[in-house]
Amino acid sequence: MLSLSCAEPWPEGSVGLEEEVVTAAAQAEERDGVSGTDSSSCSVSLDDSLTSLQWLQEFSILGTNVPHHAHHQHHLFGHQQLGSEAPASPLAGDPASIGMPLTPGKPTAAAYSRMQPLPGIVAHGHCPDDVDYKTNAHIKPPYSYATLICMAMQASKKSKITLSCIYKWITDNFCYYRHADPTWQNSIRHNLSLNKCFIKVPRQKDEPGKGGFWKIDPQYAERLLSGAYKKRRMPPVQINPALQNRLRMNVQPQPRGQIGLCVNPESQRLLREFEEATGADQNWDPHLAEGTMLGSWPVVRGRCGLKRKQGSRNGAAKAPRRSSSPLLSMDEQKEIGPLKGDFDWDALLDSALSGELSLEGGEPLSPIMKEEDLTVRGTHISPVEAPAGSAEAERSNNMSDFDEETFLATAFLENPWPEEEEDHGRSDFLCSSTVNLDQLFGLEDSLGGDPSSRIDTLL
DNA sequence: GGATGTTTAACTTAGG
DNA sequence: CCTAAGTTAAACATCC
Repeated sequence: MLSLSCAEPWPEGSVGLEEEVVTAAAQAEERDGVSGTDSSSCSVSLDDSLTSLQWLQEFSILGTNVPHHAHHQHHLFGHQQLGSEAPASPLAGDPASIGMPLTPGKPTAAAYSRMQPLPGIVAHGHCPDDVDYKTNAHIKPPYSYATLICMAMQASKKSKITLSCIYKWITDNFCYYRHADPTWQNSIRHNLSLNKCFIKVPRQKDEPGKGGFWKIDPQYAERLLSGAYKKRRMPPVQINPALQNRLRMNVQPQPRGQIGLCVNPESQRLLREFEEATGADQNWDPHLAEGTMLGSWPVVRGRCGLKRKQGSRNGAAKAPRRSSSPLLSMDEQKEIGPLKGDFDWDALLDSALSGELSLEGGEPLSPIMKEEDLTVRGTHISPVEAPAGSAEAERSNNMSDFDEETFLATAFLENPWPEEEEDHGRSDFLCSSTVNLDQLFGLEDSLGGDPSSRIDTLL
């Protein structure tokens, strides 16, 4: 039996599919020859390694605390970008690109969240509220690669997304990765391949372009909801080595016998501000910091301070490979043009957290789902698809407490985004979807109240 | 040749 | 201490 904590908000969110999304997705399903029930997903074994969508839970947890801007009323994927006023590229305002790094942790418009982090999250160090990752190139976003991939997939509003689009979205929305060693892309690929939550959708022969597409395996949404609630760690804050190195360029020759760094005043100031902002100074007291916004930040450490046995793994010793961001061919750049620009993840999350919760409406998706009787927008959710004893099979046999939520989430992930012409319809990439992150993000704080009691109301 | 994709391995961290 | 999850690196294959 699962018990919901305040940091496990999925079920509420999962009920929040907007009708528009459902219908659009239903139409898309008809067009989309590829479904989550293809052979690759069917044959996958539901083992525990890298299969569960626990990371999606993390996603949802973070979603409640990700920095966000003012409470604009807009749909998730970007009514705000329908306009042409979108910046040409986030790079334009990228301070790191012009050698003037933002103060790490410096509060931005996104920083002063009106939401208080959930206590449990604070305790676990999930509170990136003070950082605008879109412009802060120094602090590694506290999202796992799988989460980032999922974000990109979500943001794309497509049911499938190319690797280059994932790269693009990440670099566009997380400044850190624009300047980070491009090996993170290797990690992305590694994640896509290894993480069974992601399904590769081969490109059709008549489809131009490189590589295939990727989508989320809906089976693992099931998995997520049927028992994969475990606490997850958050990575420590990591400073962009590339930018660190840039700072080191300013380090003055060290006089003999002098201990410590001698950096130019600007760098000193930046470092000092950063330490203040992150609590990453030697006097940082976790006990004192606990419960505060700053204290909720992970301490800077780890890769920066710990030795690794593999010598070349030392970021400081390793020559920084500046990402030249040659991520996309010209065609791809054009193809996903709207993807770049001012996609505002903060706003996206804000939207998920604001009043757009279809849960408010009371009955979002469930009636439809029930009507279809295990047929999700034309795709029958068959227990056969899941190995005996799997969560899927279990769901069929014994109605768990999360049956509905599970099913809804599965339904969503079955075809989370309206499938548009993948190769031709990207002009509206990220621009017109009303897909709601409710399915992925927790909404406790915006809904308030006791989660368990709300669950009861859902059942 | 570069991008993409797969696989293996080593490693860190957090939780049980 | 063990395990799971996640990260990073690297080797290799395939495809355009």
